[in-house]
Amino acid sequence: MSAPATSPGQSASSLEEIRATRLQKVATLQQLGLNPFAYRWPVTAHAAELQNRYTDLAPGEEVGVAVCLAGRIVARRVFGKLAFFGLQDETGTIQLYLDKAEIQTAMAAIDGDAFTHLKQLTDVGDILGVKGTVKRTEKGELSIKVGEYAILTKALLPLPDKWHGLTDVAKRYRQRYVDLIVNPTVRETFRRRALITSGIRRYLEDRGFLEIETPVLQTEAGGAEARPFITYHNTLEMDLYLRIATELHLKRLVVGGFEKVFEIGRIFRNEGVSTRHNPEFTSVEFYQAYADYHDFMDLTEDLVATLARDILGTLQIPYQEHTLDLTPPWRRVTMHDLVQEQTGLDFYQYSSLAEARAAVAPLNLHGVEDCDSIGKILNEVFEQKIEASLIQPTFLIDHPVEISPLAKPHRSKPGVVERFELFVAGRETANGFSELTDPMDQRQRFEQQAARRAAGDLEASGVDEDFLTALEYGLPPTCGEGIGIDRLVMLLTDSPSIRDVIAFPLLKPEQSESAVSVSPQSPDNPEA
RNA sequence: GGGUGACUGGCGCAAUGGUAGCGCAUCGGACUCUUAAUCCGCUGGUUCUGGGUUCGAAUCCCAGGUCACCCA
Repeated sequence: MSAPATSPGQSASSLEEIRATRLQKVATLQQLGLNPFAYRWPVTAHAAELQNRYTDLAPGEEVGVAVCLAGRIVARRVFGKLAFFGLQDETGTIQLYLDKAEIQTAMAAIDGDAFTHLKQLTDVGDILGVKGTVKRTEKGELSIKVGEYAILTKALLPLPDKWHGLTDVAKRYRQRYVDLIVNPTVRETFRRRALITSGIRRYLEDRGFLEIETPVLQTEAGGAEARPFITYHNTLEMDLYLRIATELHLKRLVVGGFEKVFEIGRIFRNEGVSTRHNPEFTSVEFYQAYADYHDFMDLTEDLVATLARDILGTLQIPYQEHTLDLTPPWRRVTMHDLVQEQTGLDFYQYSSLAEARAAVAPLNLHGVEDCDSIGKILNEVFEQKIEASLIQPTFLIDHPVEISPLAKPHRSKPGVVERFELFVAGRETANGFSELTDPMDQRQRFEQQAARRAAGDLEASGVDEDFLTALEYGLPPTCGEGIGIDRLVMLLTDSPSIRDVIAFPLLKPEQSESAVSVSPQSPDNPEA
Protein backbone atom coordinates (compact mmCIF):
# COMPACT_ATOMS: atom_id res chain seq x y z
CA MET A 1 0.00 0.00 0.00
CA SER A 2 1.63 3.21 -1.13
CA ALA A 3 0.26 6.12 0.80
CA PRO A 4 0.82 9.16 -1.33
CA ALA A 5 2.87 11.80 0.39
CA THR A 6 0.66 14.82 0.34
CA SER A 7 2.05 18.13 1.43
CA PRO A 8 0.50 21.59 1.22
CA GLY A 9 0.44 22.68 -2.39
CA GLN A 10 -0.23 19.24 -3.71
CA SER A 11 -3.68 18.25 -4.76
CA ALA A 12 -5.44 15.34 -3.19
CA SER A 13 -8.75 13.76 -4.05
CA SER A 14 -8.72 10.00 -3.83
CA LEU A 15 -9.95 8.61 -0.54
CA GLU A 16 -6.44 7.68 0.55
CA GLU A 17 -5.13 11.10 -0.37
CA ILE A 18 -7.97 12.86 1.44
CA ARG A 19 -7.25 10.76 4.51
CA ALA A 20 -3.54 11.48 4.30
CA THR A 21 -4.27 15.21 4.09
CA ARG A 22 -6.48 15.02 7.17
CA LEU A 23 -3.83 13.07 9.08
CA GLN A 24 -1.44 15.87 8.23
CA LYS A 25 -3.92 18.30 9.77
CA VAL A 26 -4.04 16.12 12.89
CA ALA A 27 -0.27 16.34 13.16
CA THR A 28 -0.34 20.10 12.65
CA LEU A 29 -2.92 20.52 15.41
CA GLN A 30 -0.77 18.47 17.75
CA GLN A 31 2.27 20.59 16.92
CA LEU A 32 0.22 23.67 17.81
CA GLY A 33 -0.58 22.09 21.19
CA LEU A 34 -4.24 21.62 20.21
CA ASN A 35 -5.64 18.17 20.85
CA PRO A 36 -7.48 16.94 17.72
CA PHE A 37 -9.20 14.30 19.89
CA ALA A 38 -10.30 16.36 22.88
CA TYR A 39 -11.81 15.28 26.18
CA ARG A 40 -14.80 17.49 26.82
CA TRP A 41 -16.73 20.62 25.98
CA PRO A 42 -19.14 22.32 28.36
CA VAL A 43 -22.35 22.28 26.30
CA THR A 44 -24.99 24.74 27.49
CA ALA A 45 -27.31 24.92 24.47
CA HIS A 46 -28.59 22.99 21.49
CA ALA A 47 -29.47 24.07 17.98
CA ALA A 48 -33.23 23.43 17.96
CA GLU A 49 -33.68 25.00 21.38
CA LEU A 50 -32.00 28.23 20.23
CA GLN A 51 -33.90 28.24 16.93
CA ASN A 52 -37.13 28.05 18.92
CA ARG A 53 -36.15 30.55 21.57
CA TYR A 54 -35.04 33.26 19.16
CA THR A 55 -37.62 33.04 16.37
CA ASP A 56 -38.50 36.69 17.03
CA LEU A 57 -34.94 38.01 16.87
CA ALA A 58 -34.77 40.50 13.98
CA PRO A 59 -32.09 40.38 11.26
CA GLY A 60 -28.93 42.13 12.45
CA GLU A 61 -29.93 41.82 16.13
CA GLU A 62 -27.70 40.21 18.72
CA VAL A 63 -28.19 38.77 22.18
CA GLY A 64 -25.39 39.25 24.68
CA VAL A 65 -25.78 35.89 26.42
CA ALA A 66 -22.90 33.43 26.10
CA VAL A 67 -23.74 29.93 24.85
CA CYS A 68 -21.64 26.83 24.32
CA LEU A 69 -22.51 24.31 21.61
CA ALA A 70 -20.87 21.29 20.10
CA GLY A 71 -21.61 19.30 17.02
CA ARG A 72 -20.52 18.25 13.59
CA ILE A 73 -19.55 20.67 10.83
CA VAL A 74 -21.98 19.98 7.99
CA ALA A 75 -21.39 23.06 5.84
CA ARG A 76 -18.48 25.40 5.30
CA ARG A 77 -18.48 28.73 3.50
CA VAL A 78 -15.22 30.57 3.98
CA PHE A 79 -14.24 34.11 2.98
CA GLY A 80 -11.02 36.00 3.58
CA LYS A 81 -11.83 37.28 7.06
CA LEU A 82 -15.25 35.78 7.67
CA ALA A 83 -16.69 32.30 7.56
CA PHE A 84 -20.07 30.60 7.95
CA PHE A 85 -20.26 27.01 9.14
CA GLY A 86 -23.28 24.80 9.59
CA LEU A 87 -23.13 22.99 12.94
CA GLN A 88 -25.31 19.94 13.49
CA ASP A 89 -26.07 18.51 16.91
CA GLU A 90 -28.61 15.91 17.96
CA THR A 91 -31.45 18.41 17.78
CA GLY A 92 -30.74 20.06 14.44
CA THR A 93 -28.44 22.56 12.82
CA ILE A 94 -27.48 26.14 13.46
CA GLN A 95 -25.16 28.47 11.61
CA LEU A 96 -21.86 29.65 13.05
CA TYR A 97 -20.82 33.22 12.28
CA LEU A 98 -17.04 33.25 12.41
CA ASP A 99 -15.49 36.70 12.30
CA LYS A 100 -11.71 36.87 12.14
CA ALA A 101 -11.33 39.85 14.49
CA GLU A 102 -13.66 38.35 17.11
CA ILE A 103 -11.91 35.02 17.12
CA GLN A 104 -8.36 36.33 17.08
CA THR A 105 -9.17 38.58 20.04
CA ALA A 106 -11.03 35.96 22.06
CA MET A 107 -8.41 33.29 21.47
CA ALA A 108 -5.25 35.37 21.61
CA ALA A 109 -4.02 33.48 24.65
CA ILE A 110 -4.72 30.04 23.16
CA ASP A 111 -3.76 30.40 19.53
CA GLY A 112 -2.49 33.58 17.92
CA ASP A 113 -3.61 32.48 14.46
CA ALA A 114 -6.92 30.96 15.46
CA PHE A 115 -8.85 32.17 12.43
CA THR A 116 -6.21 31.06 9.93
CA HIS A 117 -6.11 27.67 11.61
CA LEU A 118 -9.89 27.47 11.48
CA LYS A 119 -9.72 27.94 7.72
CA GLN A 120 -6.79 25.61 7.18
CA LEU A 121 -7.44 22.79 9.64
CA THR A 122 -11.19 22.22 9.76
CA ASP A 123 -13.21 20.13 7.34
CA VAL A 124 -16.83 19.25 6.89
CA GLY A 125 -17.33 16.27 9.17
CA ASP A 126 -15.20 17.49 12.08
CA ILE A 127 -16.68 17.73 15.56
CA LEU A 128 -16.41 21.31 16.71
CA GLY A 129 -17.05 23.01 20.04
CA VAL A 130 -17.90 26.71 20.08
CA LYS A 131 -18.53 29.44 22.61
CA GLY A 132 -20.21 32.63 21.51
CA THR A 133 -23.33 34.76 21.46
CA VAL A 134 -26.57 34.55 19.54
CA LYS A 135 -26.98 36.76 16.50
CA ARG A 136 -29.33 36.82 13.56
CA THR A 137 -27.39 37.81 10.46
CA GLU A 138 -28.43 40.62 8.16
CA LYS A 139 -29.67 37.96 5.74
CA GLY A 140 -31.88 36.51 8.47
CA GLU A 141 -30.07 33.33 9.50
CA LEU A 142 -29.91 32.65 13.24
CA SER A 143 -26.26 32.16 14.11
CA ILE A 144 -23.74 31.80 16.86
CA LYS A 145 -21.22 34.62 16.69
CA VAL A 146 -18.22 32.61 17.76
CA GLY A 147 -15.53 33.81 20.14
CA GLU A 148 -13.73 30.61 21.01
CA TYR A 149 -13.78 27.37 19.15
CA ALA A 150 -12.00 24.01 19.41
CA ILE A 151 -11.73 21.07 17.08
CA LEU A 152 -12.96 18.33 19.43
CA THR A 153 -12.62 15.42 17.03
CA LYS A 154 -10.87 15.61 13.70
CA ALA A 155 -12.65 13.49 11.08
CA LEU A 156 -10.32 11.55 8.81
CA LEU A 157 -12.89 10.50 6.23
CA PRO A 158 -15.04 12.77 4.07
CA LEU A 159 -18.82 12.84 4.23
CA PRO A 160 -20.92 12.09 1.14
CA ASP A 161 -21.82 14.76 -1.35
CA LYS A 162 -23.58 17.59 0.47
CA TRP A 163 -26.25 17.95 -2.19
CA HIS A 164 -27.00 14.42 -3.32
CA GLY A 165 -26.17 12.81 -0.01
CA LEU A 166 -25.94 9.10 0.54
CA THR A 167 -28.56 7.29 -1.49
CA ASP A 168 -27.01 3.89 -2.07
CA VAL A 169 -29.34 1.72 -0.01
CA ALA A 170 -26.79 -0.96 0.78
CA LYS A 171 -24.26 1.59 1.90
CA ARG A 172 -26.86 3.31 4.05
CA TYR A 173 -27.49 0.08 5.97
CA ARG A 174 -23.85 -0.96 6.12
CA GLN A 175 -22.64 2.42 7.31
CA ARG A 176 -25.65 3.53 9.28
CA TYR A 177 -23.52 6.06 11.17
CA VAL A 178 -22.98 7.95 7.91
CA ASP A 179 -26.66 7.59 7.02
CA LEU A 180 -27.60 9.11 10.39
CA ILE A 181 -25.21 12.02 9.91
CA VAL A 182 -26.47 13.04 6.50
CA ASN A 183 -30.13 11.95 6.47
CA PRO A 184 -32.13 13.72 9.20
CA THR A 185 -35.25 11.61 8.59
CA VAL A 186 -33.34 8.51 9.64
CA ARG A 187 -32.63 10.03 13.03
CA GLU A 188 -36.31 10.88 13.34
CA THR A 189 -37.26 7.27 12.56
CA PHE A 190 -35.11 5.88 15.35
CA ARG A 191 -36.18 8.62 17.75
CA ARG A 192 -39.77 7.65 17.02
CA ARG A 193 -38.95 3.97 17.45
CA ALA A 194 -37.66 4.72 20.95
CA LEU A 195 -40.84 6.65 21.74
CA ILE A 196 -42.97 3.73 20.54
CA THR A 197 -41.10 1.17 22.63
CA SER A 198 -41.20 3.30 25.76
CA GLY A 199 -44.83 4.18 25.01
CA ILE A 200 -45.78 0.52 24.92
CA ARG A 201 -43.91 -0.12 28.14
CA ARG A 202 -45.57 2.80 29.88
CA TYR A 203 -49.02 1.80 28.60
CA LEU A 204 -48.67 -1.72 29.97
CA GLU A 205 -47.05 -0.68 33.24
CA ASP A 206 -49.80 1.90 33.83
CA ARG A 207 -52.29 -0.96 33.62
CA GLY A 208 -50.48 -3.14 36.11
CA PHE A 209 -48.42 -5.34 33.78
CA LEU A 210 -45.05 -6.47 35.09
CA GLU A 211 -42.08 -6.82 32.73
CA ILE A 212 -40.21 -10.05 33.32
CA GLU A 213 -37.32 -11.27 31.19
CA THR A 214 -37.33 -14.85 29.95
CA PRO A 215 -34.50 -16.92 28.41
CA VAL A 216 -33.17 -16.35 24.92
CA LEU A 217 -31.20 -19.60 25.02
CA GLN A 218 -33.57 -22.54 25.21
CA THR A 219 -33.38 -26.29 24.95
CA GLU A 220 -36.66 -26.38 23.01
CA ALA A 221 -37.69 -23.47 20.79
CA GLY A 222 -41.46 -23.17 20.94
CA GLY A 223 -44.33 -20.73 20.96
CA ALA A 224 -44.41 -20.16 17.22
CA GLU A 225 -43.95 -21.95 13.93
CA ALA A 226 -40.51 -21.00 12.70
CA ARG A 227 -37.06 -22.47 12.19
CA PRO A 228 -34.83 -21.56 15.09
CA PHE A 229 -31.17 -20.62 15.14
CA ILE A 230 -29.07 -23.27 16.78
CA THR A 231 -26.02 -22.67 18.93
CA TYR A 232 -23.80 -24.71 21.20
CA HIS A 233 -22.91 -24.56 24.87
CA ASN A 234 -19.35 -25.77 25.34
CA THR A 235 -19.20 -26.91 28.94
CA LEU A 236 -22.72 -28.34 29.00
CA GLU A 237 -21.90 -29.99 25.66
CA MET A 238 -25.34 -29.40 24.30
CA ASP A 239 -27.15 -27.65 21.48
CA LEU A 240 -29.29 -24.68 22.42
CA TYR A 241 -31.86 -22.79 20.40
CA LEU A 242 -32.40 -19.06 20.22
CA ARG A 243 -35.99 -18.29 21.14
CA ILE A 244 -38.57 -17.86 18.40
CA ALA A 245 -41.15 -16.44 20.82
CA THR A 246 -41.47 -15.49 24.48
CA GLU A 247 -44.88 -17.13 24.80
CA LEU A 248 -44.30 -20.35 26.70
CA HIS A 249 -42.20 -18.83 29.43
CA LEU A 250 -44.53 -15.90 29.99
CA LYS A 251 -47.42 -18.34 30.43
CA ARG A 252 -45.36 -20.26 33.00
CA LEU A 253 -45.18 -16.96 34.90
CA VAL A 254 -48.97 -16.70 34.82
CA VAL A 255 -49.14 -20.24 36.23
CA GLY A 256 -46.82 -18.96 38.95
CA GLY A 257 -49.30 -16.29 39.98
CA PHE A 258 -48.42 -13.14 38.03
CA GLU A 259 -51.72 -11.98 36.61
CA LYS A 260 -50.34 -9.45 34.12
CA VAL A 261 -46.89 -9.95 32.62
CA PHE A 262 -45.11 -8.79 29.51
CA GLU A 263 -41.73 -8.81 27.84
CA ILE A 264 -40.27 -6.59 25.18
CA GLY A 265 -37.46 -8.53 23.63
CA ARG A 266 -35.49 -9.75 20.70
CA ILE A 267 -36.79 -12.76 18.78
CA PHE A 268 -34.72 -14.83 16.37
CA ARG A 269 -36.10 -16.75 13.40
CA ASN A 270 -33.89 -18.56 10.95
CA GLU A 271 -35.73 -17.57 7.80
CA GLY A 272 -35.42 -15.39 4.74
CA VAL A 273 -34.67 -11.71 4.63
CA SER A 274 -37.12 -9.36 2.93
CA THR A 275 -38.66 -5.93 3.28
CA ARG A 276 -40.91 -7.48 5.95
CA HIS A 277 -38.52 -9.93 7.62
CA ASN A 278 -35.28 -9.58 9.52
CA PRO A 279 -33.81 -12.67 11.22
CA GLU A 280 -33.79 -10.84 14.54
CA PHE A 281 -36.65 -8.56 15.42
CA THR A 282 -38.39 -7.20 18.49
CA SER A 283 -41.74 -8.23 19.86
CA VAL A 284 -43.81 -7.33 22.85
CA GLU A 285 -45.82 -10.18 24.26
CA PHE A 286 -48.26 -9.63 27.11
CA TYR A 287 -50.53 -11.95 29.08
CA GLN A 288 -53.45 -11.21 31.33
CA ALA A 289 -55.16 -13.76 33.53
CA TYR A 290 -58.97 -13.90 33.52
CA ALA A 291 -59.20 -12.06 30.19
CA ASP A 292 -60.21 -13.36 26.76
CA TYR A 293 -59.47 -12.36 23.17
CA HIS A 294 -62.29 -9.81 23.04
CA ASP A 295 -60.62 -7.91 25.88
CA PHE A 296 -57.30 -7.87 24.05
CA MET A 297 -58.75 -6.67 20.77
CA ASP A 298 -60.14 -3.71 22.72
CA LEU A 299 -56.77 -3.21 24.38
CA THR A 300 -54.91 -3.38 21.06
CA GLU A 301 -57.12 -0.73 19.46
CA ASP A 302 -56.58 1.55 22.42
CA LEU A 303 -52.84 0.91 22.62
CA VAL A 304 -52.15 1.61 18.94
CA ALA A 305 -54.44 4.62 18.88
CA THR A 306 -52.77 5.98 22.03
CA LEU A 307 -49.32 5.61 20.49
CA ALA A 308 -50.39 7.32 17.26
CA ARG A 309 -52.03 10.17 19.15
CA ASP A 310 -49.09 10.69 21.51
CA ILE A 311 -46.35 10.40 18.91
CA LEU A 312 -47.95 11.61 15.68
CA GLY A 313 -50.79 13.67 17.09
CA THR A 314 -53.37 12.08 14.80
CA LEU A 315 -55.18 8.85 14.01
CA GLN A 316 -55.13 9.49 10.27
CA ILE A 317 -51.63 8.41 9.38
CA PRO A 318 -49.94 8.41 5.99
CA TYR A 319 -48.43 5.12 4.96
CA GLN A 320 -46.84 4.96 1.52
CA GLU A 321 -49.67 5.57 -0.96
CA HIS A 322 -52.39 5.07 1.67
CA THR A 323 -53.93 6.99 4.52
CA LEU A 324 -54.64 4.67 7.43
CA ASP A 325 -57.48 5.46 9.78
CA LEU A 326 -56.62 4.08 13.21
CA THR A 327 -59.82 5.29 14.86
CA PRO A 328 -61.36 2.43 16.89
CA PRO A 329 -63.23 0.23 16.57
CA TRP A 330 -61.62 -1.76 13.78
CA ARG A 331 -63.35 -4.31 11.64
CA ARG A 332 -63.50 -7.80 13.18
CA VAL A 333 -64.18 -10.58 10.71
CA THR A 334 -63.75 -14.32 10.88
CA MET A 335 -61.36 -16.03 8.52
CA HIS A 336 -64.22 -18.14 7.11
CA ASP A 337 -66.44 -15.12 6.47
CA LEU A 338 -63.66 -13.04 4.90
CA VAL A 339 -62.62 -15.83 2.57
CA GLN A 340 -66.23 -16.38 1.55
CA GLU A 341 -66.71 -12.65 1.04
CA GLN A 342 -63.63 -12.33 -1.17
CA THR A 343 -63.66 -15.64 -3.04
CA GLY A 344 -67.15 -17.06 -2.64
CA LEU A 345 -65.76 -20.24 -1.09
CA ASP A 346 -67.61 -21.50 1.99
CA PHE A 347 -65.12 -23.58 3.92
CA TYR A 348 -67.75 -24.75 6.38
CA GLN A 349 -69.11 -26.92 3.59
CA TYR A 350 -65.98 -28.96 2.97
CA SER A 351 -65.80 -32.18 4.92
CA SER A 352 -62.68 -33.67 3.35
CA LEU A 353 -59.23 -32.55 2.33
CA ALA A 354 -59.87 -33.63 -1.26
CA GLU A 355 -63.07 -31.61 -1.41
CA ALA A 356 -61.29 -28.48 -0.18
CA ARG A 357 -58.42 -28.99 -2.62
CA ALA A 358 -60.83 -29.32 -5.51
CA ALA A 359 -62.69 -26.19 -4.44
CA VAL A 360 -59.58 -24.01 -4.41
CA ALA A 361 -58.10 -25.43 -7.60
CA PRO A 362 -59.36 -22.51 -9.74
CA LEU A 363 -57.44 -20.08 -7.51
CA ASN A 364 -54.05 -21.44 -8.64
CA LEU A 365 -52.53 -21.34 -5.17
CA HIS A 366 -48.97 -22.37 -4.43
CA GLY A 367 -48.27 -25.22 -2.06
CA VAL A 368 -51.81 -26.54 -1.60
CA GLU A 369 -50.51 -30.05 -2.21
CA ASP A 370 -48.39 -29.72 0.95
CA CYS A 371 -51.38 -28.84 3.13
CA ASP A 372 -52.45 -31.71 5.34
CA SER A 373 -55.67 -30.17 6.64
CA ILE A 374 -58.67 -28.14 5.48
CA GLY A 375 -57.71 -25.38 7.89
CA LYS A 376 -54.32 -25.01 6.28
CA ILE A 377 -55.87 -24.70 2.85
CA LEU A 378 -58.20 -22.02 4.20
CA ASN A 379 -55.15 -20.21 5.56
CA GLU A 380 -53.37 -20.46 2.19
CA VAL A 381 -56.37 -18.90 0.46
CA PHE A 382 -56.27 -16.05 2.95
CA GLU A 383 -52.52 -15.49 2.76
CA GLN A 384 -52.26 -15.68 -1.01
CA LYS A 385 -55.45 -13.96 -2.07
CA ILE A 386 -56.60 -11.63 0.68
CA GLU A 387 -53.87 -10.66 3.15
CA ALA A 388 -52.24 -8.00 0.97
CA SER A 389 -55.57 -6.22 0.46
CA LEU A 390 -56.21 -5.60 4.18
CA ILE A 391 -54.95 -2.03 4.24
CA GLN A 392 -57.11 -0.44 6.95
CA PRO A 393 -56.69 -2.03 10.40
CA THR A 394 -58.62 -5.28 10.50
CA PHE A 395 -58.89 -8.04 13.09
CA LEU A 396 -59.02 -11.41 11.42
CA ILE A 397 -60.57 -13.77 13.98
CA ASP A 398 -61.45 -17.38 14.71
CA HIS A 399 -58.70 -19.26 12.87
CA PRO A 400 -58.71 -23.00 12.19
CA VAL A 401 -57.37 -25.01 15.10
CA GLU A 402 -54.81 -26.72 12.83
CA ILE A 403 -52.79 -23.51 12.44
CA SER A 404 -53.17 -22.40 16.07
CA PRO A 405 -51.56 -24.98 18.35
CA LEU A 406 -51.56 -22.82 21.48
CA ALA A 407 -55.01 -21.24 21.28
CA LYS A 408 -58.16 -22.23 23.14
CA PRO A 409 -61.00 -23.83 21.16
CA HIS A 410 -63.80 -21.43 20.34
CA ARG A 411 -66.48 -21.57 23.03
CA SER A 412 -69.27 -22.16 20.50
CA LYS A 413 -67.87 -22.81 17.01
CA PRO A 414 -66.29 -26.20 16.29
CA GLY A 415 -62.96 -26.47 14.45
CA VAL A 416 -61.81 -22.94 15.17
CA VAL A 417 -60.07 -21.19 18.04
CA GLU A 418 -60.51 -17.87 19.82
CA ARG A 419 -57.75 -16.05 18.04
CA PHE A 420 -57.20 -12.71 16.33
CA GLU A 421 -54.57 -11.36 14.02
CA LEU A 422 -54.31 -7.65 13.32
CA PHE A 423 -53.59 -6.72 9.72
CA VAL A 424 -52.61 -3.21 8.70
CA ALA A 425 -51.20 -2.15 5.35
CA GLY A 426 -51.40 -5.75 4.17
CA ARG A 427 -49.16 -7.07 6.93
CA GLU A 428 -49.71 -9.09 10.08
CA THR A 429 -48.87 -6.74 12.91
CA ALA A 430 -50.26 -8.48 16.01
CA ASN A 431 -51.46 -11.94 16.97
CA GLY A 432 -53.37 -12.90 20.08
CA PHE A 433 -55.67 -15.51 21.49
CA SER A 434 -57.47 -16.89 24.47
CA GLU A 435 -54.77 -19.24 25.70
CA LEU A 436 -55.21 -22.98 25.69
CA THR A 437 -55.30 -24.00 29.35
CA ASP A 438 -56.30 -27.66 29.04
CA PRO A 439 -53.10 -29.72 29.45
CA MET A 440 -54.53 -32.80 27.76
CA ASP A 441 -55.58 -30.84 24.67
CA GLN A 442 -52.20 -29.05 24.68
CA ARG A 443 -50.37 -32.39 24.75
CA GLN A 444 -52.31 -33.60 21.72
CA ARG A 445 -51.50 -30.39 19.82
CA PHE A 446 -47.80 -30.71 20.69
CA GLU A 447 -47.78 -34.32 19.57
CA GLN A 448 -49.30 -33.35 16.22
CA GLN A 449 -46.52 -30.78 15.87
CA ALA A 450 -43.88 -33.34 16.80
CA ALA A 451 -45.27 -35.76 14.21
CA ARG A 452 -45.02 -33.08 11.55
CA ARG A 453 -41.47 -32.32 12.60
CA ALA A 454 -40.62 -36.00 12.40
CA ALA A 455 -42.06 -35.93 8.89
CA GLY A 456 -39.62 -33.19 7.95
CA ASP A 457 -41.41 -29.93 8.76
CA LEU A 458 -38.57 -27.73 10.02
CA GLU A 459 -40.97 -25.12 11.38
CA ALA A 460 -42.91 -27.53 13.58
CA SER A 461 -42.10 -27.62 17.27
CA GLY A 462 -41.63 -30.57 19.57
CA VAL A 463 -43.30 -31.48 22.85
CA ASP A 464 -42.38 -29.11 25.66
CA GLU A 465 -42.87 -31.42 28.65
CA ASP A 466 -42.05 -28.81 31.24
CA PHE A 467 -44.65 -26.46 29.78
CA LEU A 468 -47.22 -29.28 29.96
CA THR A 469 -46.27 -29.86 33.58
CA ALA A 470 -46.84 -26.15 34.23
CA LEU A 471 -50.30 -26.42 32.65
CA GLU A 472 -51.06 -29.39 34.88
CA TYR A 473 -50.49 -27.15 37.90
CA GLY A 474 -53.20 -24.93 36.40
CA LEU A 475 -53.06 -21.91 34.08
CA PRO A 476 -55.93 -19.55 34.84
CA PRO A 477 -58.05 -18.46 31.91
CA THR A 478 -55.65 -16.12 30.15
CA CYS A 479 -55.37 -14.00 27.05
CA GLY A 480 -52.04 -13.44 25.37
CA GLU A 481 -50.84 -11.32 22.51
CA GLY A 482 -47.68 -10.54 20.59
CA ILE A 483 -47.08 -7.38 18.62
CA GLY A 484 -44.26 -7.02 16.10
CA ILE A 485 -42.69 -3.79 17.20
CA ASP A 486 -40.65 -3.40 14.01
CA ARG A 487 -43.78 -3.58 11.87
CA LEU A 488 -45.60 -1.16 14.15
CA VAL A 489 -42.68 1.23 13.85
CA MET A 490 -42.81 0.86 10.06
CA LEU A 491 -46.45 1.99 10.15
CA LEU A 492 -45.85 4.94 12.41
CA THR A 493 -42.77 6.14 10.55
CA ASP A 494 -44.08 5.52 7.02
CA SER A 495 -41.14 3.18 6.34
CA PRO A 496 -41.48 0.77 3.40
CA SER A 497 -38.86 -1.73 4.61
CA ILE A 498 -38.20 -3.32 7.99
CA ARG A 499 -34.56 -2.45 7.40
CA ASP A 500 -35.47 1.20 7.66
CA VAL A 501 -36.53 0.74 11.29
CA ILE A 502 -33.67 -1.53 12.42
CA ALA A 503 -30.54 0.46 13.08
CA PHE A 504 -28.19 -2.31 11.96
CA PRO A 505 -30.11 -4.81 9.82
CA LEU A 506 -28.52 -8.13 8.95
CA LEU A 507 -26.55 -7.96 5.71
CA LYS A 508 -24.25 -10.41 4.08
CA PRO A 509 -20.66 -9.36 4.62
CA GLU A 510 -19.12 -7.77 1.61
CA GLN A 511 -16.74 -10.28 0.15
CA SER A 512 -13.18 -9.03 0.19
CA GLU A 513 -11.04 -9.40 -2.90
CA SER A 514 -8.62 -11.71 -1.14
CA ALA A 515 -11.40 -14.00 -0.04
CA VAL A 516 -12.61 -14.26 -3.61
CA SER A 517 -9.23 -15.03 -5.10
CA VAL A 518 -8.07 -17.37 -2.35
CA SER A 519 -11.07 -19.65 -2.15
CA PRO A 520 -11.33 -22.06 -5.04
CA GLN A 521 -14.42 -21.75 -7.18
CA SER A 522 -16.16 -24.98 -6.29
CA PRO A 523 -14.28 -27.61 -4.36
CA ASP A 524 -15.19 -31.13 -5.23
CA ASN A 525 -17.25 -31.87 -2.22
CA PRO A 526 -19.46 -34.87 -2.76
CA GLU A 527 -22.55 -34.71 -0.60
CA ALA A 528 -23.06 -38.22 0.62
C1' G B 1 -34.92 -20.95 -3.88
C1' G B 2 -36.71 -18.37 -8.88
C1' G B 3 -37.12 -13.89 -12.12
C1' U B 4 -35.72 -8.80 -13.41
C1' G B 5 -32.36 -4.88 -12.91
C1' A B 6 -28.07 -2.23 -10.92
C1' C B 7 -22.64 -1.96 -9.88
C1' U B 8 -17.73 3.65 -13.40
C1' G B 9 -12.83 8.73 -8.67
C1' G B 10 -14.90 10.13 -1.63
C1' C B 11 -20.41 11.19 -3.14
C1' G B 12 -24.07 11.77 -7.28
C1' C B 13 -24.06 10.62 -12.38
C1' A B 14 -22.32 10.39 -18.15
C1' A B 15 -19.82 7.76 -22.07
C1' U B 16 -22.57 3.66 -30.78
C1' G B 17 -17.34 -1.99 -29.38
C1' G B 18 -12.60 2.96 -30.73
C1' U B 19 -8.26 8.54 -26.18
C1' A B 20 -13.10 6.95 -19.55
C1' G B 21 -15.91 12.43 -18.91
C1' C B 22 -19.18 15.93 -15.81
C1' G B 23 -21.07 18.18 -11.05
C1' C B 24 -20.00 18.39 -5.83
C1' A B 25 -16.15 17.45 -2.36
C1' U B 26 -10.66 17.46 -1.89
C1' C B 27 -5.82 20.52 -2.95
C1' G B 28 -3.60 25.77 -4.25
C1' G B 29 -5.06 31.14 -4.90
C1' A B 30 -8.73 35.62 -4.23
C1' C B 31 -12.73 37.35 -1.14
C1' U B 32 -16.22 40.43 5.80
C1' C B 33 -23.37 38.63 5.39
C1' U B 34 -22.98 33.35 3.04
C1' U B 35 -27.40 29.65 2.53
C1' A B 36 -25.50 23.90 -2.93
C1' A B 37 -21.47 31.08 -1.67
C1' U B 38 -18.77 32.96 -5.98
C1' C B 39 -14.36 33.41 -9.16
C1' C B 40 -9.37 31.39 -10.97
C1' G B 41 -6.15 27.03 -11.21
C1' C B 42 -4.60 21.75 -10.37
C1' U B 43 -5.30 16.76 -9.07
C1' G B 44 -7.64 12.17 -8.45
C1' G B 45 -9.77 5.79 -12.21
C1' U B 46 -7.30 -2.10 -11.88
C1' U B 47 -15.06 0.93 -14.86
C1' C B 48 -17.44 -5.12 -8.58
C1' U B 49 -14.16 -9.91 -9.40
C1' G B 50 -12.36 -13.79 -12.76
C1' G B 51 -12.47 -15.86 -17.52
C1' G B 52 -13.83 -15.42 -22.88
C1' U B 53 -14.99 -13.08 -27.92
C1' U B 54 -12.37 -9.07 -30.62
C1' C B 55 -7.10 -5.63 -33.87
C1' G B 56 -9.54 -3.14 -29.72
C1' A B 57 -14.33 -4.23 -24.06
C1' A B 58 -17.01 0.25 -19.01
C1' U B 59 -19.92 -1.54 -23.28
C1' C B 60 -20.79 -8.16 -26.04
C1' C B 61 -20.68 -13.58 -23.84
C1' C B 62 -19.87 -17.04 -19.44
C1' A B 63 -19.11 -17.73 -14.20
C1' G B 64 -18.92 -15.54 -9.42
C1' G B 65 -19.92 -11.36 -5.69
C1' U B 66 -23.02 -7.61 -3.44
C1' C B 67 -27.49 -4.92 -3.54
C1' A B 68 -32.59 -3.51 -4.94
C1' C B 69 -37.45 -4.92 -6.57
C1' C B 70 -40.99 -8.83 -7.58
C1' C B 71 -42.35 -14.01 -6.73
C1' A B 72 -41.91 -18.44 -3.46
